[in-house]
Amino acid sequence: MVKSDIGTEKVILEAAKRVFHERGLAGARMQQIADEAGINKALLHYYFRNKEQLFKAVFTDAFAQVIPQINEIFDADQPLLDKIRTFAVRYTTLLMENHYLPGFIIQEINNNPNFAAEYLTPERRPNPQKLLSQIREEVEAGRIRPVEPLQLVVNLLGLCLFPFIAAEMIRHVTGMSKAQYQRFLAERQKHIPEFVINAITP
Amino acid sequence: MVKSDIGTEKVILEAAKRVFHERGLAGARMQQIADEAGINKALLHYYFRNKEQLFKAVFTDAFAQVIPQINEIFDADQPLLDKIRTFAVRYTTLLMENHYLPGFIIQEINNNPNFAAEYLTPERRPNPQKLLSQIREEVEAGRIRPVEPLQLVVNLLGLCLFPFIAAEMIRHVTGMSKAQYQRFLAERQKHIPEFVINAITP
DNA sequence: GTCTATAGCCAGATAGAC
DNA sequence: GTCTATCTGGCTATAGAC
Repeated sequence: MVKSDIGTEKVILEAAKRVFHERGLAGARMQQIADEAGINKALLHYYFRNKEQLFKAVFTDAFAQVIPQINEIFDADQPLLDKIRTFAVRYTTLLMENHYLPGFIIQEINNNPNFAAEYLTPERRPNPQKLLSQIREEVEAGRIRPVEPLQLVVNLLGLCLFPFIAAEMIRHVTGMSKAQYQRFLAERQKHIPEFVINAITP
Repeated sequence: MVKSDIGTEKVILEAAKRVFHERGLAGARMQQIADEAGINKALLHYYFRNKEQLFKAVFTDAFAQVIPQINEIFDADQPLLDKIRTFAVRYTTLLMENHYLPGFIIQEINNNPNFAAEYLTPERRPNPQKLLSQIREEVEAGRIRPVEPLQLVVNLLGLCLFPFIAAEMIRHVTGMSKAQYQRFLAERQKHIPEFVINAITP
């Protein structure tokens, strides 16, 4: 440990995140990661043995950014309708700051389905159990319309995530600029809860 | 044209679709496509010059499967609420028969944003104009709740597409089998229109 | 810890026989 | 039209100097 740089590892990881998020595992090039990090390829291997390990670090990080936050809201001690509002606002905000994450995660799991089991360990995985039973209770009490709880949760997730996953597509079809699209996404923070709550309120 | 096989080209294209849909452009291997087609690599190049051309054929085909169908419903002469029902049913059915398509298209556009402009030519692109103005009219007439038309269209698309794009993820988290997931998707054909119509009906 | 140079492999593409 | 054999380039990974 002559120069013992904690900095270099961090710089590499950040560069790797950018490249992997943009191009995926198969499309990423170690050379590009080195270039973005301002170092040379050999150092990548010095810090992270090989491409697979480097990817592993990036992919694990991706889940760490997202899953605890989701579960925190899922498990919060909050009435259902408030929780829906909180979820839309906080999750959208999180994604606006990490807009590549949803597409990246979904792409890698689709290309390599066993990644789901490898990375979504029992401790670290989205756990909607509490939210699901909360929905069930509200339905049974007649406070919201009868609805299959899982369908509702998938709806909420889809409404939040889809505009990030399909961003380039939607932007192209509508002709929105990046700035306009940002505004569109921000407006969804109010729109989504209103939409969902209208849908389930008797 | 000694044996003039229209069959071989078709066989190659079908094999290429399977492999590209599953692994994406960067992850696909010409060798695997040849294997799946039951022929050898050289023949791939005989029919489709190179990997890029073969991909182009597959990607173009992907849009051709989906876009005309969407536009047909978007442009149909049908009251808004009926159109929403039709869309959820027909689009979900279409995707159940081509469940790799949404993830494939979105992945390639995200990895290579200029593909959007290259493949979504003015003639062949989703065109929600008529649906958007239909929504605007219903809002202005007070027959549905005030809602930003584009938000509603994105909601409808997201509700239909998300469970296909994130299928592996959702299946893993919920522990559903493929058969169970099929049933879940089928149920959404009734669930989605009910959900959306409840959300916008005063 | 960081670099240059290079080994080794793999995948896309071509040559040429049948 | 289809095959086998081979070339070529690019990319991951390592050796070794500083």
